[in-house]
Amino acid sequence: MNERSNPQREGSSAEASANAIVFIVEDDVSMRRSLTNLFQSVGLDVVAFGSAREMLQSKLPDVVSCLVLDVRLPGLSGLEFQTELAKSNIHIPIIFITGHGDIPMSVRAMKGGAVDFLTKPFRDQELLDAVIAATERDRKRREADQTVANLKSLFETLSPREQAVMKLVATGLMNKQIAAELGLAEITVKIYRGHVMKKMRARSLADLIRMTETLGIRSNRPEQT
Amino acid sequence: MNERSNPQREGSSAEASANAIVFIVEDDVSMRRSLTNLFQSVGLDVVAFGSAREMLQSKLPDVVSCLVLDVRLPGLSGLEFQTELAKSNIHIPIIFITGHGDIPMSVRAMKGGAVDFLTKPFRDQELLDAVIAATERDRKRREADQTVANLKSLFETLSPREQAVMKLVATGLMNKQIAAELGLAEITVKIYRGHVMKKMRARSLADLIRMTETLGIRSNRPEQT
DNA sequence: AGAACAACTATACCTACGTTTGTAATGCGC
DNA sequence: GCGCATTACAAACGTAGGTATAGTTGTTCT
Repeated sequence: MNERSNPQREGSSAEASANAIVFIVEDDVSMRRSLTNLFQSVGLDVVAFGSAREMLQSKLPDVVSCLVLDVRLPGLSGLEFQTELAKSNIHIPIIFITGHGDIPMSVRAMKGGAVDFLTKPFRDQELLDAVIAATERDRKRREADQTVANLKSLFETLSPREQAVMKLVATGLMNKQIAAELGLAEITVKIYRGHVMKKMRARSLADLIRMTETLGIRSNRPEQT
Repeated sequence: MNERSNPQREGSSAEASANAIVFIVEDDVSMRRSLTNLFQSVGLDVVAFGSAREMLQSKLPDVVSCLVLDVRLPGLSGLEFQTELAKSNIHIPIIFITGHGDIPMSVRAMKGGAVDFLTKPFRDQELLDAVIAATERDRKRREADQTVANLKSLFETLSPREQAVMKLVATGLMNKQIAAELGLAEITVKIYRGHVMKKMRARSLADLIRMTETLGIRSNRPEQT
């Protein structure tokens, strides 16, 4: 029951989101088809499902995307699905649509991080605006995640001792203090520190410190900030 | 039309929010009174108003607080008030309550950063939970703001030249590069750099770098991170 | 005019950082 | 057993960072 778009795109206001995929989970066939057409008409790729289960079973491609989700669904409800996705660490931005919603539902959805919550009938442009906002959010999140992942993989190329030295460097200790802390000679710390700089591709200490910040690396801080 | 509580507090589940003020903007007198009683009964201080204008005209004390706001109000509506507060850079967390709300209202409120959006009738505990969440959010925001403000005031004790040196140190340049950049002798940079460390109360370079991060100080970065 | 302060530099000296070269023990996988 | 990564240290050397002392110039306040 998937309607995969042909990967054509026709520009228009969705240009910034070109290559983005819009997932649709909507049990009503005619609604699903009209949503699909709407998104394809502005050059977005579409993958549509009839239920939450179907989407969970399919393998989600790792590209910028968002999810247009009906609240009322057979099986798992839209709100339950949102919770499930969060539990599974799937952070796709969600736009809810519904014909029979109420305020507590919309509040729960928004508290859960939804981008928008639209009630039928809505104007096409409203939904498109929400989708553009959602894909933009996803793009930014992916960018940030990528940065952290890159740093993390660099960090993991460090030997345990090198990682330990990096942590203590990040807290602002001098080489001799690090040596004392780890029961090493100062010269050894210097050498490991050099390895850290090379392997982390840090051009300066300032650079390295910022890396530890984005990695969330800090030991017992003898600093205040 | 203000009902100020006596500063008694009776513990209970609101203990973590002791000393917090709950602002109420609600035109219905009996509702306002019952809300006031509810919050006072758990030891919260209360300041109540009958309209948005009244609250805007009063001087808001600089303490942890939140706002319980009726959506339907004479004059400025609750949602408009939320927008106004944001424009005025007043970041008090808002809990909306309403008897005649709809989904678009609640979505707009939540998009605007509201903590919750409750429909009458609601259980007392629901509102209290929301108030506790809201004051906690305010406490954290204030804490973060305070940190930045402290650093900013330290930074402003630096002479223009010292500030410039600090910026370039933060980007990871060596003293001689900084000197070239600013048209100074290296020795001068060293001395200003020493001043920077003392005046900013930084115990190490790592410490100083982190300060520049929370201050958002960076020049043209010849670094990547 | 004189005091006070900022910006700026020089000489001298010391400490901290970093790299190179070389040595050596340990443990792991094939 | 052989190769390899890891851990560890030493000697030697060069660079970078940091401070103290002392002095110049210019502005501003009184």
